Amino acid sequence: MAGRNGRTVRDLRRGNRTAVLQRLYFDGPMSRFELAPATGLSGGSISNVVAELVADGLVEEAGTVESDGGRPRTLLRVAPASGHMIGVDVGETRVRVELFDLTLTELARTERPLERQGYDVEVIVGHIRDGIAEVLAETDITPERLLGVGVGVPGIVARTPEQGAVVHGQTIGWDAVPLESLLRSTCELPETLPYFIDNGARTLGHAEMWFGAGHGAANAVVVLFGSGVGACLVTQEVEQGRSLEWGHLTVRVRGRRCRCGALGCLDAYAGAEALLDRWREEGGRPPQGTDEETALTAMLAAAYPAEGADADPAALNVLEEAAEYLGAGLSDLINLFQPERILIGGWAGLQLGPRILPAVRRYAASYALRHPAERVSIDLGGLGPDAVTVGAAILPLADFFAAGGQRGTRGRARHDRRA
Amino acid sequence: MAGRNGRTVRDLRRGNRTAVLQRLYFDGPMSRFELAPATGLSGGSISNVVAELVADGLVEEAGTVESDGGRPRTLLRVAPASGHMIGVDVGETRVRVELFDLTLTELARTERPLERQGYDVEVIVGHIRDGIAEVLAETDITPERLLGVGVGVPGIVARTPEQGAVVHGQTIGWDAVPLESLLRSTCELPETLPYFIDNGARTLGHAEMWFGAGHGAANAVVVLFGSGVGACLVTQEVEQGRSLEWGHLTVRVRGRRCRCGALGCLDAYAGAEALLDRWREEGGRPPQGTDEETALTAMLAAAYPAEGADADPAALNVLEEAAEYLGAGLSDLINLFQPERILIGGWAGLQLGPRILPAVRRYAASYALRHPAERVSIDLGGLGPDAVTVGAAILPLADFFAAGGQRGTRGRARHDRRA
DNA sequence: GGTCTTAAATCACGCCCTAAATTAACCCAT
DNA sequence: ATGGGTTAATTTAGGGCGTGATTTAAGACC
Repeated sequence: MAGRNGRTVRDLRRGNRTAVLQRLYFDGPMSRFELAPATGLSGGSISNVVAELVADGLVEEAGTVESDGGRPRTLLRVAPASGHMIGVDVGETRVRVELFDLTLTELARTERPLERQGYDVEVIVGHIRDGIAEVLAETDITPERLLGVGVGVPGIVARTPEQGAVVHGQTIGWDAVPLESLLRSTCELPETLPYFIDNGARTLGHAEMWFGAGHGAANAVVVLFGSGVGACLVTQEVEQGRSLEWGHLTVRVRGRRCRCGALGCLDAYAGAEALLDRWREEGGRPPQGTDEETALTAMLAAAYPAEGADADPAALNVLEEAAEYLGAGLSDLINLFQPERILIGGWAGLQLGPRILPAVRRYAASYALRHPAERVSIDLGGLGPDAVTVGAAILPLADFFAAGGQRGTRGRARHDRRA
Repeated sequence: MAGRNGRTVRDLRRGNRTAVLQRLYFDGPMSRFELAPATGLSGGSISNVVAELVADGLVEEAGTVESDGGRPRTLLRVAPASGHMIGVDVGETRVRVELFDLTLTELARTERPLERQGYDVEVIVGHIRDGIAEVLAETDITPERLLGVGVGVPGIVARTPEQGAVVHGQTIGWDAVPLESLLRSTCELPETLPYFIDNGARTLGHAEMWFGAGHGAANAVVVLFGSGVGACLVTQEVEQGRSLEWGHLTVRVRGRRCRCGALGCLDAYAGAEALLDRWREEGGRPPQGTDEETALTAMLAAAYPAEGADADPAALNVLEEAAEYLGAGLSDLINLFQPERILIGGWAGLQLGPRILPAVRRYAASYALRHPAERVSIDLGGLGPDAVTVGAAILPLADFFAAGGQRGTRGRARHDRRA
């Protein structure tokens, strides 16, 4: 029950580099003078640490601030080009690869569609390899400049000492897929390059927390509402975040059969796939041969038609019921985690949100305990459906910061703390 | 998103004191020589740190070990009398106060029964004050020697800057009770004495983790199954533990009304109170005028009578169904947290456990996702129904260790990280 | 008693952070 | 333009810390 904490005086320096980098990153250009109270360090140490970071090329000057008598403060910022990250979103219908600079500015993106139910591992690994090669070629960035590759996937990600990240995606038929070692052997990238493979909801969560509607909160639950539903709990420290197999919480003992095999999972009532299934069962007729997104749009239009037209009672009923199930599912998270905010993202969530959010809020409040329910806000995410890649790219970046901006000395150990 | 990590070189020393203390505490008497690799420190530093701890009276020599040539190793241990803790269990039917020495050896205990439904705050605070005075008097220990008072309560514990710990116990009618400030003003203890108020399930969890069936696991979920049900997630670091309002997860949308007001909570199907209610509804006749514990024993006897007698089908049915709901409820925790172990404690759990555990395991496996379900074990706790006080006493002890064995410099901040 | 073995203490060294003292950079009034 | 006034950044003691090598302590064995 010990766990080494930072043994030598050198670790102090690493921690202080991290603190300076983070402050500079989030609170914009800043002078050394402001940095001191912000990080809790003395002016002397700030000078010292900043000099080191500038020498390393991680921090650069960014002009000075007007002074009315007295030496002007010189502003500092993290150098955007001192490192790059790749973010990959292995989604339900496509694999998207994006390349970012340190400030999470998108430099290139590429997307490869997946065939329906086409969760073939080989194909996806191929897509990722090709995608990475493409964005690197497009921007003329050498792999050596990369801080790492972040990948968001559906399902549970476990870590083994031998194979690294292993994906257990029960709903997509992935059983113990050693994605990390597959990527390592397939992509022609430097051997030391770290891969960060994590649940897609969790990467989305980081993105919302750093740049979206979660910014400023001490913690939040971010829901990825797409074909199925997932969620994650995020806090200000990236390492603390936890992905939650929310979709497979039991909301109705002996209820509907879920695609995971169990009875009464939330996923069987609330994901886009489940909604369309239920609509069909109730006599609804989604358009044939289109993708889920189009079908869901049609369902929404049927339930809430334009002025004058009649609403489809089946669609309306299914959506209303889904709101109740979502509310009940959220109440579980509210009771367990007492988050400040709940943010709903994912293409289906963003599409349905404006319609069903009030009902979801109502049901969540009625199913949850009063104290935590009073303190939580439930809203849509602020980043659009493409944020999973951003979140994936945050993983290597956060690790880079945690290492004090030193490449190579990575501690993946931090991430192994599940549960 | 920074958070200071340990700014000055002095924090290093504190961390190393913590490491040495913890190793010595858990891995028994140990020589300086063994301590070095165990803590990752050099021999020189061990000598140095140990000398300091001995000077502080926290560590003492404990004999030497035989040598076959060479200087014999002198063993060291944490001095049991260098500090004491009080653990309080505010339970459903009584308030229990116990006094422990540093090794969690019980020095004195006292118990005060509560009247049925008697959750009057004043009364309970009085019981705690009297109980503390009693155990201190009995052992002649002055309050100055206390490291702190730990209190396990039902419900959610929040922390406010002004009032300290505030308890929201919806099922016992406590709405924002500022228990910490009430205790501070009521008990005549030193002003600086820290109080650690936490959910009872969480304190039980720590006890199981340190001394019970959770020992050695990286993490575990501990269930407190009494009149109602609660749970907590515990890890090796005390600060990381989290209490979970498990009893109010929704396991059946639009299901039975729970005493918290919502529909379909697990608590409405699985706590001892709910079991007895349901038995009554199905025509069972629990003994009148007895306490819940006796009634539950009767129910169990009715469902599983001695050889030859006929089983009460109603009782049997209710218990069987409860096993399914418990299994489903556990599956939620399995999916969310992927714990290594689940331990069921609390008086009702320990009583019912031997009968229903196999069914609970079966249902949990069928409702949970395959990967985490394969990795979890579900067992009874190892500590008996009285462990809540032990766990409560662990809270000040863990804090003392985290502060490197220095009184006064407490950082309650660590505990404020909810969610 | 001398030698070997092993544990613990001591010491020189390099590093780190703080606080105080300097130096740098700029404004303004004379 | 020049010297005082201000404020920012750097430099300089001063005190701590952990490491790794070296010494000292303590016992066993011959």
